[in-house]
Amino acid sequence: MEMERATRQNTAIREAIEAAGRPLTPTEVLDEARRHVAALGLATVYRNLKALVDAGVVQVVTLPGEVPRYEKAQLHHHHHFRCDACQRVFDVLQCPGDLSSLAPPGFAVARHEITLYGLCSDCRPAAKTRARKKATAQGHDHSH
Amino acid sequence: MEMERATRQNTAIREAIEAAGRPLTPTEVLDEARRHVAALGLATVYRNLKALVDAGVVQVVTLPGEVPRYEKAQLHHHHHFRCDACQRVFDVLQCPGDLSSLAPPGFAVARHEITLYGLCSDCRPAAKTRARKKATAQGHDHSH
DNA sequence: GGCTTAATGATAATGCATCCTCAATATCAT
DNA sequence: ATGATATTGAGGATGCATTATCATTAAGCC
Repeated sequence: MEMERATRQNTAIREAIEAAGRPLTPTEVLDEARRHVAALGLATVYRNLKALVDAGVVQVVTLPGEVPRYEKAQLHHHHHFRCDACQRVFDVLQCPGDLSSLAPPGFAVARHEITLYGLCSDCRPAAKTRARKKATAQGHDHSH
Repeated sequence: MEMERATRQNTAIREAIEAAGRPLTPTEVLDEARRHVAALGLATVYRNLKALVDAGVVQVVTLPGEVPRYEKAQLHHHHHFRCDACQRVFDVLQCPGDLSSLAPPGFAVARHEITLYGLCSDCRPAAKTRARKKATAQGHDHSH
């Protein structure tokens, strides 16, 4: 169950995640990895994602009301930003630090999750010649 | 579609949410409301939750990887705390304020969500005579 | 107290993400 | 190259939350 053979799809999936530099949904992983292995199937993506998580190479990122995303395992504590326009999720390196004081008295805070929402740098310059760029970001990419 | 008749189940559901003082899952709402209307059905809970949200009386709270919860509509911006032991979610009145600075340069932050995790005041005093209290919180309540 | 009809409750049906099945394929030690 | 077997791919099967169906019940106006 731990992927003991190196396959083309195996590497395509791992590299898609590592190259993205941001958390990807299973479908996004599929789209990216298919650039290298066109016939890749979704089941294979799920199988490998699970194996990669078990192996500690990849970690899960869960945002409110969304499907789990996967990103290269990070050491450092960090948060995420979700673009309201292109729906992509990006890493946020900084963290406000200890938030224990926010909790009601008597509550013990062990950890926290912060999600920022807004427009990413690609989508912020509202309508420009970027209409195409946004479509690209959503998975209609035709480049190689 | 907007609940034009006042029914027993209607009020039982609304009062369950208002009395809770914290976000409840549809199932939690069902359990609570059944204290007043024993034969209440889950479908009725969903129907009324939708109507209450449309009416602006109740608002949805979505935490990472969890089913939507419902709480009395709040005016003020606030966050949530989820107990790792009893799984209940509580309101967190305070907020660290503007988190725009955390985002990568070029990103526009419009809003943010913070979720705290840990032990609530009921569950914090580890094993005590509270084993029963925790079970109660999870929906095995037999009281009236 | 009747009547009209919205609301309920039990259950079946949906929608969706994820997982399983199994024949076909590809990896890699030999 | 060959064989033993891990992996894949397509599509079906699952699990679960939410919604639709429809006969039955009950608001609330007369």
